[in-house]
Amino acid sequence: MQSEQYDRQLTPSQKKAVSHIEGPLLVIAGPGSGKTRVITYRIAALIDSSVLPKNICAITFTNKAAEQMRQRTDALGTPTGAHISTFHSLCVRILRQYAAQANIKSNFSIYNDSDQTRCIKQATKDCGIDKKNFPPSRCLNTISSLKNSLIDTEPFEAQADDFFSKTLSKIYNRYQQILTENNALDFDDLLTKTAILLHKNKTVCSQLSNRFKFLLIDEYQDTNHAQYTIAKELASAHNNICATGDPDQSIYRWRGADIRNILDFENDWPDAVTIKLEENFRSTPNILEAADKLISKNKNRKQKVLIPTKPKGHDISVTSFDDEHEEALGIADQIKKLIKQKTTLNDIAIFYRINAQSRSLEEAFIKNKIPYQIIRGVEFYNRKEIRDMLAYLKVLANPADQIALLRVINTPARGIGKTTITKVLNFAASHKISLFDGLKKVEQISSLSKAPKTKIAVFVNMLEQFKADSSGKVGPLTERIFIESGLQNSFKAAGSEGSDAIENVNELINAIHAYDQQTEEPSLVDYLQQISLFSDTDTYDPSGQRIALMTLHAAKGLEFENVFIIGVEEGLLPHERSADDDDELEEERRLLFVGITRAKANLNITYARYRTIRGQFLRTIPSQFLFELGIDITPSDSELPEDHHDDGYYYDESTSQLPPQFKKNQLVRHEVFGLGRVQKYNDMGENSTATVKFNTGHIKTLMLKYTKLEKIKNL
DNA sequence: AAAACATACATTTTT
DNA sequence: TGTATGTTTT
Repeated sequence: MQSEQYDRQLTPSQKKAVSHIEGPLLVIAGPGSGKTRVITYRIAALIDSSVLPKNICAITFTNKAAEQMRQRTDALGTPTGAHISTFHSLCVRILRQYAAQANIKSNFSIYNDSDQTRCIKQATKDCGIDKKNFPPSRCLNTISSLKNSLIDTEPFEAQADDFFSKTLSKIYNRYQQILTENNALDFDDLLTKTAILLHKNKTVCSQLSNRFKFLLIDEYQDTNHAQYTIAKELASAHNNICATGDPDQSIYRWRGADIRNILDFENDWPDAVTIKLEENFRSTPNILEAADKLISKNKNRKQKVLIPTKPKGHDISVTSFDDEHEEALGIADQIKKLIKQKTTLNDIAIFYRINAQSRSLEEAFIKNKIPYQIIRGVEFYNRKEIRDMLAYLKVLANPADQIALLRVINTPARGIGKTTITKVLNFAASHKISLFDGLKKVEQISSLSKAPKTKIAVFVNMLEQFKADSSGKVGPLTERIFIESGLQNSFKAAGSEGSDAIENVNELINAIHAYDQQTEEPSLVDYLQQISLFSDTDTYDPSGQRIALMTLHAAKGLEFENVFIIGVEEGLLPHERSADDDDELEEERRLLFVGITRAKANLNITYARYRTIRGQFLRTIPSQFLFELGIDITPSDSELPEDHHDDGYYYDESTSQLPPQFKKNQLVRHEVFGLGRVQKYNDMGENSTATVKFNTGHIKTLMLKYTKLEKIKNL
């Protein structure tokens, strides 16, 4: 690429960011400011100034973003060879290369959520702890945040001084032990082990930071402490770190993302140059004005402006509906109108807070014959048949992977039942060998009769044969397993129910063939480690003529002409779990901000007055964010509820004045829920709400004009 | 050992 | 509400 070429295509500040080659650089860039463009051109500019591509490492937030960046740098005429990937993929690569130094085996399995849950349940059980007091999800969350803060088992054990921490420490220890026994790492381990390796092993650290002389990190606002450490270590030798991000778009706090990483960049790298990109090339001024109004309500924030460059467009629209079905049908109607106006379907996206909200949309779209695609986390890889197939591959790649082995040992049914497995497990435990080795020594297990022994021998023999065929390309092996394991036949026998499964496995096989062709040195271990980091979000096809449905989180980094954001109601957006924490509430606000700023031309916000939540038809409360956006949500008389008094809400016609105000901790009484304390009061004029924790344990957000809350004096 | 049934349980967002 | 696990039946 010639420098004149990007001269014409970049604004002055973008150009400045591109041409600042050496030393630490922070690019604070608002939405739609051409941030990705800057990184892409920067890679090209580095290569222009004769930096070798292999010395460049760019880190993106998703695989999808990495893929796009590769394509774009290629399009600029850049030779391929720059390492562009997510943090997790980079870590897999590093850990495999330096497995010995990291004290692991390079053929490790990567455990996902459900694998983790199994391990944590086992760990809790092994420690003799009641899972009712220490629920798996809670333990996993805590352990995850420990790992993200780089707190290993020993230091945690040392600092644990209360009952909860001490018990959790036991579980944490055993959990890590189980992972080691299975030769497995969880998602957090990938980051943690890499961070610790880089931090402790100066040889490895200097080798890698010499390999990656230029480090570029996108979406820096969403890095957690482990990722931060990795970045810092990798850049330690040369200081050539370029981070880009937008604190207002930080939406992954729950995953350990620490917004301070970006806010403190200038402290961490004292000679850092900071460039702000505040011009927005994506949205109309109308949309940006709304976005700014909303985000300004965040207190913990550096002031930033969004400068529109587009001409004035349509105002944002807010529509209310009776319930989620009406909402979906209403949107379908609007979309049909858009289609009549020659809008193409891939110019339309619908965002929601939680995946469950997609259901009513699907129904409405099927009814109206509108083509759509749902962008969801890991749908495909969560299918039973896919997980079964992958489990076979995992066992071959990593025989120590007991979870995978237990999954396939009797799938399809081959007469190796629970009692048999328990006997082998006991044998393996008493001889301190893995389950797989136990199966191999089945002849020595005296408690087993002849029939199960033979069945196990046949199974082991089958795996050994697969194993002999497991080097090089993965596709042929997968096909062989599908047939010879008996899985295909079991699906055929299941009739119409199994035909979907066969189709899905065929899709998997196709994907594996594609992997074989695209990869220089395809290998089973490599394929499995890559696939573990892949999600369906990465398969979104923007060229398809379909409407995109996704969560607000998945919308990050994308843009559409027409955006619908649905279910903007208290409890949903902001989500109820953020009600009692101001930081979390601010994150919810940022989430909506991200959604709003995806829209290029038309933004439609909707909410429903009633919504079915967990099977219950409940009156909703319009989101406080609507109020903050300056949107009048006063319902007209015809919209007021008449026959739904299900949740204790009612409308008192006599209260034409403003509802009473409350202070935090005010003791109150509610007709239905009884006594409670106000946790939070939201002054929204007529639409003010109070979040109350009742003695029943329920936490409710109540709209004060509908709900009679009696103030009780403290005794 | 598999299927049928019952009951508990959680239920945000994802690499 | 739906999933996921546990229990009973065949």
